[in-house]
Amino acid sequence: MDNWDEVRTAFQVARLGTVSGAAEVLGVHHATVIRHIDALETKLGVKLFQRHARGYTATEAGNDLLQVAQTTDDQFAQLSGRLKGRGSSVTGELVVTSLATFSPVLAPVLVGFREEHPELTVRYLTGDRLFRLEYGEAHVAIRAGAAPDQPDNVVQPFGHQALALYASKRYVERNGVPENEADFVNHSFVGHDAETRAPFNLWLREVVPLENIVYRTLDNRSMQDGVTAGAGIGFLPCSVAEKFDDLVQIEPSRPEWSAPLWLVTHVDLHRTAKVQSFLTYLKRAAKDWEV
Amino acid sequence: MDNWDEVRTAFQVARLGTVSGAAEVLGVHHATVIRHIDALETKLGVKLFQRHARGYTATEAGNDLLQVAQTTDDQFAQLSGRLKGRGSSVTGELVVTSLATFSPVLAPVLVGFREEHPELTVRYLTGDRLFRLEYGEAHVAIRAGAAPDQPDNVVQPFGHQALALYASKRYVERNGVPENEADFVNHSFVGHDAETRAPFNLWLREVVPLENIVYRTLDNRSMQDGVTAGAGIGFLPCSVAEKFDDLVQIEPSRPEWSAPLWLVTHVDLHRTAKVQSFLTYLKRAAKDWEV
DNA sequence: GATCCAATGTGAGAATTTGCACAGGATCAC
DNA sequence: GTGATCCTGTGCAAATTCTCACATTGGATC
Repeated sequence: MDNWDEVRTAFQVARLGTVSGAAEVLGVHHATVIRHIDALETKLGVKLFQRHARGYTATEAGNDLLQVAQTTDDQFAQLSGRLKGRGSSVTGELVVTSLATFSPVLAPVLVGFREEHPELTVRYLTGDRLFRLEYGEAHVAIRAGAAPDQPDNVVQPFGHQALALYASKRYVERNGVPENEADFVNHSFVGHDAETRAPFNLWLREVVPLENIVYRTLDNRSMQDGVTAGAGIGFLPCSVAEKFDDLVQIEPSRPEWSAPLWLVTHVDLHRTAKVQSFLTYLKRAAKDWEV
Repeated sequence: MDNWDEVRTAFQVARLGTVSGAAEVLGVHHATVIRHIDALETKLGVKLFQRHARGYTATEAGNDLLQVAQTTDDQFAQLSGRLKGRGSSVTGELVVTSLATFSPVLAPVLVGFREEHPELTVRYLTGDRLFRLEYGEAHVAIRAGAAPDQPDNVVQPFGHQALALYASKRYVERNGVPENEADFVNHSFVGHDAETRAPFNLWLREVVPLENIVYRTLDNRSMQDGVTAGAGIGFLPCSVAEKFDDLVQIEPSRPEWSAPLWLVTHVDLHRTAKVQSFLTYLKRAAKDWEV
């Protein structure tokens, strides 16, 4: 049974009772139908039909095939409907990935988008490793830093995330606020432990003596936790810091601190209504947290 | 969704994750697989797979198709097994048709055959009209009289059914037994009302005056009922008459009375194990009721 | 980091499939 | 019974599909 088209042909013949009728429904010549039936019967070693002048009537075997193929036909029709609809509707899953840093600002966006499309299930992936669009692990990725140049990816600039220096009120109460950059040597800082190429990190390493960076973490999220806990002065996205009453802005944001953001989708999914719809929504929402 | 082979191709790609693997399983060139996928995606307007260097990974839509096609594949495999088995095994239905006359002698044969093949369902069709093998109404037919010459039918001689003249004991007690053919004018007979070409009927019309045929029916079965009820002397198959203690044989069977019997099968079904098996069984059993 | 390997993708020829035209029956209606 | 119609079946030409060969591109491994 290695030729499903022949099964489909036999199905129509069994359903309609004539080769001509089946040929018309299938949109092929009736000679083709006859050949399909003959081939199928030969392969199976069973007569599916009895030939007579009025057409073909299914044998027991033919009726058995009719039953099975009927359900197959129904299921394929349903499948086709689902798939065609899926192309132009916003349903199913939407898988988004980004660095964990963006979780606080992205979560409201995702929630808002899902509310506009109740049939949608949102999966938001953050983790140690980079989730790869090429393997279909996500539909949309938000990446920071140098422009990704993966071949099959569609990359769009996504502005810059405004960053500023913050400290907790508790830290300020105990250590005051640095008057200028020269005063940084008298303060404690929270920074990356690894030598990342993030602009704000390069700036920090240049301006602040290494020994003043007293609290170092491997990821941005833990860095935020360090700042809010009062470990020292550190970089936070403004849009994140706004959510915490306990934080004091030490320095306002500067363009040179922020790394460019990129919106990345796989070329195969970029055109789909679901992804396009989300990208539009995302860009609109993102206007609020630009530099 | 008018090309089930493409669905099958997509199914294998979704299952195996690579075009090459699917091509090997399907026994076609990988270029063919790629074309099938492209065609299917174009027709559906949905990306089923994400292409990358390691192969194809199914999208949501592809996974949906995978689920549906998997069940289809399973069902087709089961169907194929059933159909192939049906060709060489004796299962399912066996549909036999004959004149109602043969019911008493055929019933034991059918029952015996079914006991040898418990998975078999026997349908025995007798009725006013002739059931037609061409339309698949029956697998095997037992016909009497002239050799059938339908084109697509396989006809085998099936001997002769021994016929003899019988009367009920009650009739004999009241009217005695005719001493010779000349004495027939003093007796009552049961015969066909219609002018059938059956040999025994022709003989009866010739030998017995029409007015002595006092009980006339349209079918053989009713004729038998007439004889057993004591309406007169009439023809019965010996094998049938033996089952009735109440009957007395007036004249022993003669070859010229019996019409030839024919075993008829449709050419499409003749070769099947089921039909062949039944024909063998039937011929063996029939040796008992020959002339 | 160079190399090997295993994938996908594409153009041209070959092979299979398909379509067409016509023949042959069988049934139905009148 | 006779014409009309509908169905199956088959030889031959056309068209589509498939195969083959080669290019290309990432990924893995040493």
